[in-house]
Amino acid sequence: MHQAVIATVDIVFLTIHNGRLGVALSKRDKEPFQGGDALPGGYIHAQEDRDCLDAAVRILHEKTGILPPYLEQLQTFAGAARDPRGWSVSVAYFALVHYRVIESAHHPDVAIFPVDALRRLPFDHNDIIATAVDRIRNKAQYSSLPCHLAGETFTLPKLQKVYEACLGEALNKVSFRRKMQELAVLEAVPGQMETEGAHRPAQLYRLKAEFKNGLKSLARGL
Amino acid sequence: MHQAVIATVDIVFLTIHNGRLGVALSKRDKEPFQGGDALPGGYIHAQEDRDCLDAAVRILHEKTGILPPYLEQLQTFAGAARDPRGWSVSVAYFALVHYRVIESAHHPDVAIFPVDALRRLPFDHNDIIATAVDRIRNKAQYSSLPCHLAGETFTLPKLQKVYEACLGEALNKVSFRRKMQELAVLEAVPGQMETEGAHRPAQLYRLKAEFKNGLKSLARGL
DNA sequence: ATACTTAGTTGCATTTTGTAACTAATAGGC
DNA sequence: GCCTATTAGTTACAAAATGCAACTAAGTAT
Repeated sequence: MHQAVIATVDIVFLTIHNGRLGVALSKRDKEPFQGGDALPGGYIHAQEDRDCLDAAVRILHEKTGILPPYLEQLQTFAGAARDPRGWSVSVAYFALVHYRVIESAHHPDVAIFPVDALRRLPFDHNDIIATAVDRIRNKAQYSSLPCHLAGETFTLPKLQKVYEACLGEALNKVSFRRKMQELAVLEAVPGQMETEGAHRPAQLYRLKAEFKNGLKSLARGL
Repeated sequence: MHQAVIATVDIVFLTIHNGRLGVALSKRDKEPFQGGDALPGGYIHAQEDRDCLDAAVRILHEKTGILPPYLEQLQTFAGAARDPRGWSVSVAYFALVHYRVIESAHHPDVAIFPVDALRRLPFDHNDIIATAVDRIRNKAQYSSLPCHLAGETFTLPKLQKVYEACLGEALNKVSFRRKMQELAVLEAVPGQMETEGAHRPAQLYRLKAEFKNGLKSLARGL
């Protein structure tokens, strides 16, 4: 088949670190750019299904040891200029996870970098990351997407800080809570409060199960 | 290279026909599904660049004779079930054009079908079209995307009907005009009015040049 | 001239959004 | 125990955006 091409998956693995949106990069174990920080990526196997979700889950797990709670297709990048080995096509995904999940995996070759101060990365990875950041910033304006960055349970003030980190601007407390109310994706964890410091404790919330799109369904076969 | 895969492009070519959102399908000239109506599609050539835009422009031109005024990447579909020949990956695009452009190309193998009453199509083309329709319906709520369905010049009442066809619901005249005003993507064609019937003529508008994303830049090399 | 039809605007009621000021609940210092 | 500091969560109200009905405008047909 002369039309066959090299197809890869690259994953923009986003998290909130030190109050800023960050991307988890892994050290490349092969040439080109061996040893450089880059997006976790790999070849698509022709038996993997559900678009390239299966490949994305497998590759992210291989490179970081993490089964992502949230994974969504971003965009497909193709061209001759993106890889020194020649023309290639890459289906990019983005994953969202709470910082603690990356931390507790303590994979030696994975590190987090703030997305707004990235140095020049291999291939077209700066472009891919910029596209992912645009997407999440845009969706943060009207959707519950950033909730996946806040962990299993969280308080509303914590969640607001996550949204603020995504959007890069301060939000009004009342407006934010009204918006969350109307999105109707959260449920209070019964009785559970978070007490942290010398002040009124806050109610813990979690995503309702039907909005989780989680690890269980994504990770089948691993 | 055992990782090489078959990669294609499929294009959801949308237009407004008889006041409804329609998709232009072309008769397949090869097996499988020879003679059936399907999305215009074809193999990606490994020298084509700008993601798969070049391939999308070439393929749409081959199958319909049209250089699309507007083309945007939709999503990538992959899996074993979508093609009887086995696993494949397809980068889907959607194109928007005014009905007259398709009509005046009078390509014998191209026909327009309303998107909300499609019969079962080959491959996963029903899924791809549904995804495109979702995307345009969503973008019609806040963006100028449907303007590309309205032709070179159009009146505001005509444009409103295009938006209504996309969204599938009637819109308020004043609100619609306010929204268009604030999007600030239109300019009046100086002096030009459309007189059509026994009533007050309407002002003609067009997209400002910077929002066209047009044929000139897309069609290089054809 | 008058009636009819669609284009486009104006004024106002309704709804949504943003803000400040309030109350609530905790820990810690004295 | 009681006051203070601090953050959580609510309330009341002002400001802005949206939706609607009624208006004026400009043409053709009779």
